[in-house]
Amino acid sequence: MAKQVKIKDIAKMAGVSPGTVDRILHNRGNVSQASRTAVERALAETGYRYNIHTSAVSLKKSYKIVIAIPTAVKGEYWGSVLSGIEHALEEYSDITIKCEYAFYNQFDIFSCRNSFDSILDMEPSAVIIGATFVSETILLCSRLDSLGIPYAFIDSVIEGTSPAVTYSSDQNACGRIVGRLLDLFTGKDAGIAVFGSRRIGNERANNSMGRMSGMLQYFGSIGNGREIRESKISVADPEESEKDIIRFLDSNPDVGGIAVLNSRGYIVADTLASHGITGIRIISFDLTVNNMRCIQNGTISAIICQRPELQGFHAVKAIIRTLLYNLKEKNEHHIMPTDIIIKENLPQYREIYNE
Amino acid sequence: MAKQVKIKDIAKMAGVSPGTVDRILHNRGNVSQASRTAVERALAETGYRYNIHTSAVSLKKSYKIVIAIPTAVKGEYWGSVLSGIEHALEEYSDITIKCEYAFYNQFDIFSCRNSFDSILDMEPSAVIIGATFVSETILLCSRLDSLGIPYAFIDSVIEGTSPAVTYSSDQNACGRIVGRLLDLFTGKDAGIAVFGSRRIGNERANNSMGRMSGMLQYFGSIGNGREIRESKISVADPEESEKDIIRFLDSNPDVGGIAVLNSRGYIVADTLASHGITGIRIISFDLTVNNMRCIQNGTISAIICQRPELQGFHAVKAIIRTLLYNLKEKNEHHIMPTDIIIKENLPQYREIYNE
DNA sequence: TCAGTTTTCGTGTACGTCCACAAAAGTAGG
DNA sequence: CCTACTTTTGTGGACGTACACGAAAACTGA
Repeated sequence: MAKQVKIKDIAKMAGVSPGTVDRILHNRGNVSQASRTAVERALAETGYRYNIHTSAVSLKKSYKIVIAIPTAVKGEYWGSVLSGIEHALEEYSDITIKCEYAFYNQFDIFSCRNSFDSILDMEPSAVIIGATFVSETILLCSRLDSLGIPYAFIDSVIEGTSPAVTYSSDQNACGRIVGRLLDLFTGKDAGIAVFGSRRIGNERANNSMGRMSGMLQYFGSIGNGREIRESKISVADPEESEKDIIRFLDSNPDVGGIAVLNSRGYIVADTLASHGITGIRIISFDLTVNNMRCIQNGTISAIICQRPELQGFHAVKAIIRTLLYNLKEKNEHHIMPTDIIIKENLPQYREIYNE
Repeated sequence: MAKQVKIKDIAKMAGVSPGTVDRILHNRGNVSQASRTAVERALAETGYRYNIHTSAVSLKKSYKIVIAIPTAVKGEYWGSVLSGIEHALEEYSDITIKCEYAFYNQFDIFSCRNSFDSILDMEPSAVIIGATFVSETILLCSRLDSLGIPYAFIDSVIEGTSPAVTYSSDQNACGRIVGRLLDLFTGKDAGIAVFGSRRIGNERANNSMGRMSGMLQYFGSIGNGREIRESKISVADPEESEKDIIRFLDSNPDVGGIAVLNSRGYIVADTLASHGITGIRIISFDLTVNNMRCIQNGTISAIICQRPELQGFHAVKAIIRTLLYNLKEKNEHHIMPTDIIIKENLPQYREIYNE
């Protein structure tokens, strides 16, 4: 509880007026080098920090944050992200922050381009990006960079950009978690299957690949000679995927555990259930409504979840802090924890993730 | 982003002066019934809310929060709680909040009495209580109630009190989680052992009992005829506990999984390791340094953790909100999620829980 | 050196609330 | 109806920062 150092104090120490200190704090320019160094030393010595409250009181400017993420469906991944974003905005309801959305279809590159093109017209103070398409994102970021508009990444990292902050999760670790859990869940002689996405080229699939390598890495490292069999399931066509699954299991009868490296675990679970196949442990990703249902009825053993809610929440808070304090904290990268969810702790997480 | 309604607006609507509105908002009394009803209607109509910033700016009063919890050791349970508390206080560094601590020895009822007796002398604005001894806590709370001092519970609930807010976790669910995990981790024919605390009468032990009933409930519900064998381990005497453990396993050779319902899982793990016993899955509670070590080296399969950090964090934030907004949100009870931690997601959680 | 120009600096007001103090209204007793 | 007292109400200054505006200083070129 050190006593608050005020702008006046800094001004006195540096032998200038409060106005000059203010100019330096806000990079408003028109300050001589002499004053600047004097003030900056005083600032550093005292460890001055804005009083956020008085600052907010007199702040004239109102910020506009643009949220550029894939279309958010309640109960799905990006829906949770969005609910975290809205939650964070509520916390700052006492300062004027406008918020606009630039949703895009994560499976349609043209929709992404359209959406990203419109962002600059919105004149944002900051942008929060849930990236899917690499080169489109890089283009957007370089434009933002040249305008000095800070941006934050949620869920994924795009190389060749300089976000103020990134919130994502460690997909490789996710894969290793799945590996260990399946290893623990199944007998030594059971085979392990991995179902990935058929679709490639978008970010979710990249996530899926990171998970895959993590999982293979796990089974490689323990060296107990487990057979890992890969397969793809089609996202587009439910009937086709059902046939795929049954065909796969027919030709691999020893499989005791299945990892579904995207959020479609419920498709596999439902298929097994409808064919009366039991005794196979399934692990999948994301707390979607369908996956929750399967956790409830026991057809999915565990769900791996990466806190989309918190990612959105923290990204907004961080970007607002960047704006308020005029920070240049470049490329701060936060890895969200990976939650393991089973039937028994589902209710508690449900409260956090949804609503 | 509705336009801010100001005190002046309310005053105009109710036909009184801003001072009168302020008096009503802060229960400062000396207001006629007529003004009160007029103002309260205007308040309700507009849905007026403080502007927290300007409020904080002009607030003369400084709050003092007293933290009454068991002695916090860094890296242990209450140490994490404390670090969450300190973290929350940092977020409010712009308003003057003093903080005093009233630590007590959770195994010594006299130390608790001494500590609790000293709290009122500190003239707290609010108290945060980590309760261990029931009747002492009830006494403290009734005194606080009569003085109108709000208090929050962390970690446990004491019946017969009216806290402003409670942050705890669902011990029964924890027990069921342990049950399911051990069930998944071990073959059908393996026996399951439960190690509880020998010590009783304090809250941790109560937690331990809640976990026990949850675990038995799980195995009762699935009805696969698992043998559950209970034992106690002595906390006080390491050598004695080591002997206990070996003796127990000698007479129960079929045991394939052990649940340690307190934070002492590392004792069991170390004992097995030093006797060259492998193949037994151990699950324990709390991310202490010793337990983390055992997760790392593979002797403990999973740790159940109840976010002590977050409990402390949220309790402080909630109690400060109560003070700032003068709220009377009685008995709001938040259940923290229960995290399942294995070797692969340990690093991510470590970042959250410690530091 | 001096007028004109640009850069740098200081002053003063506004923000919405809290709260102290003074003013006004109400009450009771004579 | 007046005084003494209590209750109720209005007013104005303070909080620390942001920012506009105008003053002062520094620089420019002749």
